[in-house]
Amino acid sequence: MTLIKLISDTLAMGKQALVFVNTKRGAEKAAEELAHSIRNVQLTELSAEILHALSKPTKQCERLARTIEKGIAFHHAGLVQKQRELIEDNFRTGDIKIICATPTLAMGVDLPAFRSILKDLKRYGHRGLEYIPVLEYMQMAGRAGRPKFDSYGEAICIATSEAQKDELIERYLKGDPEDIFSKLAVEPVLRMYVLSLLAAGFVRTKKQLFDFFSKTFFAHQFEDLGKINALIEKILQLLEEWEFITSSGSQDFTSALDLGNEHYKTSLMGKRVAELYIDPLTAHEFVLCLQKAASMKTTDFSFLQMVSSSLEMRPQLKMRVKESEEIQQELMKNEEFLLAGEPSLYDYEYDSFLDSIKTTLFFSEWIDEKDEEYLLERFNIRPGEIRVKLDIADWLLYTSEELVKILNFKPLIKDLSKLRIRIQNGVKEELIPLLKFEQVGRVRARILFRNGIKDVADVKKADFSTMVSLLGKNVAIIVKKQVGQDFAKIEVKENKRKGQISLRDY
DNA sequence: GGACGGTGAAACTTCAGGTTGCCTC
DNA sequence: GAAGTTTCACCGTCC
Repeated sequence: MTLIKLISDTLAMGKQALVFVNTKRGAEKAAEELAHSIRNVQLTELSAEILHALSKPTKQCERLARTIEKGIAFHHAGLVQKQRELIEDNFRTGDIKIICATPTLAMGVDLPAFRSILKDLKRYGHRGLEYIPVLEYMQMAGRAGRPKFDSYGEAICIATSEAQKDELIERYLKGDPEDIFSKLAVEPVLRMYVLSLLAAGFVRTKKQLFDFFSKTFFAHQFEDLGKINALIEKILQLLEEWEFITSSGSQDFTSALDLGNEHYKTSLMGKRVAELYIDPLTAHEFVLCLQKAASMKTTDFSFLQMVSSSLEMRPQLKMRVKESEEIQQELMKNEEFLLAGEPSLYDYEYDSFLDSIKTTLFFSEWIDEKDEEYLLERFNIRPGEIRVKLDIADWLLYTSEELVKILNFKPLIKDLSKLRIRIQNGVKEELIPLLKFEQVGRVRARILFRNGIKDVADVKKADFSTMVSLLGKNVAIIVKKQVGQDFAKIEVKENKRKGQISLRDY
């Protein structure tokens, strides 16, 4: 109620506002409630554009389109890039008046508004609902006030009770922001930097490494160089064990002066890992998996599971309680094809392992041509999140291909590159030949295939009029041109043949 | 007497985001 | 911790 009043007041002033909430669902709900109270706004065109951002709208697209029509948007990581851009651009032009958002909006984009309304100052964390850091509060509150249009801005926190009101004032209005901590100490990051520095030839000895890190913000902050050096030492040992680097020179220390002076060299593999920019631990685990793969029967599931188990893929899709049985079943079905090891049932890692299986299943369904709506329903993953996961999988599969080349496991290269194309496009293997064509993705390739046009030769043979009925005139011309047939100048009427499935019907 | 349906209380679930990785000419 | 969802006991109605 308070929120609606605040918003209608903002609108009456002819101003815009951002509303920050703590969950995606919350953002959608708030936007819907607000949209419900709006009368005389009708952004039909924009709404349609938002709705058709994907080849087939999902429930999320429909919800968004409905609120957008009223000039109200919700904004979170579940939206695809195009929708986010449309919202941001149209907020800047002033067509969209209100955005209800998760912290996405405060982090990246520069979108100032007259009012910044902070509806939730608590968020689910390790210990239940926790107050968000003061720094984050400042990020969100700082969105208020547009330098070009307003001489000031208003940031408004909504308290849930009188008692909370005082708490908010003390904590946020009067409070100091937290200290900033270096993230370098996190092992994956340190692993990558140590290897990179060596691979780039920036440093060659342990001593130089110690030196380098002693000049970082991390060292400045902790002051305890001994601790940092011990960490670096441990990482060097691992990198050597994994055969990414080798050390040479004074191994048996004849004098204390030699300590830290042995030279490190990066192996071919180590150099590539550094270039690929993945965590050396992931690379090492991939190497083990790929070695295993070279000597067993593998399926798509195998490689997708390998990729889904990596740190890079985190957070994985979370297994819901009621899915437990189903996931376990799928696991049993595919057990013989697993590449990444299965932890013991009592290991605390086991939950994460099941999550990785769910993630693997999600990828499997994607390359089985399931659409976004299905994936949303089945896996509770939204379109925007799908894109992010696919992008990471693509990169990791590319990395695997490169590792396989160095390992010289030639037969695996083909499997991996096929899988990669399928991940990029979300298609079954049979459509791969058609994807070579510009302007042909999963949807058009499937239409062609269903009508008996299955590869380059078929496209060459196919009637132009058939192609037009399937793909539309413009796309048909572009596709035909790619097999050396120029229909651009020939005037052709679009005559849809009976019984054939056209793009529009799909 | 039993099938069915409606109701509400209790129990159970779920919960933000993301940078740049690479290259195929 | 709070909002949303599912489960379940309980009751009344109808056949």
